[in-house]
Amino acid sequence: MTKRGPGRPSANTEAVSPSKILSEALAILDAKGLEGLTMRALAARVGINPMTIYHHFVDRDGLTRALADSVYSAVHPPEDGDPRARVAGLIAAYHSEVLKHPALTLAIFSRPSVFPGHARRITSDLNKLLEEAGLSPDRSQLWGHILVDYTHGAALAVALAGEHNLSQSPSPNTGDSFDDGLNELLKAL
Amino acid sequence: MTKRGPGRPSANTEAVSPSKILSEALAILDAKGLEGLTMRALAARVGINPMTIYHHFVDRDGLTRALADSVYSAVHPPEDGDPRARVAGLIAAYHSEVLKHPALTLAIFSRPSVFPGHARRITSDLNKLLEEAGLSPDRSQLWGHILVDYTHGAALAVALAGEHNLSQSPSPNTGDSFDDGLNELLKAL
DNA sequence: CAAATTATTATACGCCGTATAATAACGTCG
DNA sequence: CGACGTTATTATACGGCGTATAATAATTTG
Repeated sequence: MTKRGPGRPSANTEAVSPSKILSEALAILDAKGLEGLTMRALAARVGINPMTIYHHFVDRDGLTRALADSVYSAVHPPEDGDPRARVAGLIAAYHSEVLKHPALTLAIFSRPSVFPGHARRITSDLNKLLEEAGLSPDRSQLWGHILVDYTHGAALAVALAGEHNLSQSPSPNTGDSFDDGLNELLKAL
Repeated sequence: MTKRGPGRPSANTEAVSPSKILSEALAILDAKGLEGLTMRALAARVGINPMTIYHHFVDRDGLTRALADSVYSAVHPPEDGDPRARVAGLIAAYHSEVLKHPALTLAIFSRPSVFPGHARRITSDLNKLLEEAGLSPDRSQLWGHILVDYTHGAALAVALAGEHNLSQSPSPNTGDSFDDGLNELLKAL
């Protein structure tokens, strides 16, 4: 691989796509944690100049936002089932993505500008589902907050534990204890 | 104030105490958020050389740990009252400190090495209280996790909102909605 | 085919945390 | 009381970070 100077690449060489950058960024995040994901490290891994990333994303926060979008855009409530089961399904889907990428969770939570987007949508989905389940608007909002806050708190615990021992075997009970708590909450709902 | 060169300060000049450094650090955190708290900015505010901080704290994480300790060491369950009320009191005390220093919450949550200390103690206090309230050990642990995770999730929401608009008027409903959720959870307990 | 646009790289700036070393006052002990 | 080790501080410097600015070369457009 000969070194390339500055200038637009010729058309036959395949382009550096944003999605390639995102997937490599996620790989670094999963492997090395939040501190391992630097613009320079990402560029090196993709094989491009650090500044090229800025052509596709406004800045580091923009990159993280895009990363969060790409991961959480798949989180939706199941289409069938009784409303209560759909609530459980939505939270479970959300939590499942969190478990897959603990360091991404930490990145989202530690950067104020990254957080709101996906959390707002999921909260609003949840509120709608709770109303469909027969709760009053007030109680839907109350329980929406309870469930989302509980999920975020649990996610945080997982993310922090994960950062502490990257590349060690994951603690085997995180998923179960979350589900137990969620079931208990749904009973009270 | 004449500039001082290197060397130990004379005895009549009052010492730079760790607690002074901590209180100024907390002031910066409250005023400028997590990103405003740098070793250099803190040193400038205290009026000392950045490296002097390292005489009192091992590194930036150590400083943050000490900060968290100084704030959260006052969080304990009330000594009287029925066990359920003491649970509520402990969680409320914890949450109250969180509300006072949103950026500290964020600092704790984003640094894996800072988090565990105070959270573990509070969780263990909580578990004991729940057993005193008559719950089985299993259910005490389950509800301990639920309550702590809920509190952390809610704290996170406050912290992130606070970082977004530092020095603006705080959102007036954060405290109430937390208490509403907590009451609902305690009913189900 | 010239000019504008676009995708990339090169260089550099100002921060950051902190390692290392120098310095000056203090405490100890003969 | 003086030598000397200890302690609290400052000075300097290093490597890494995000990213502003500018140069460069291929493509697209008129």
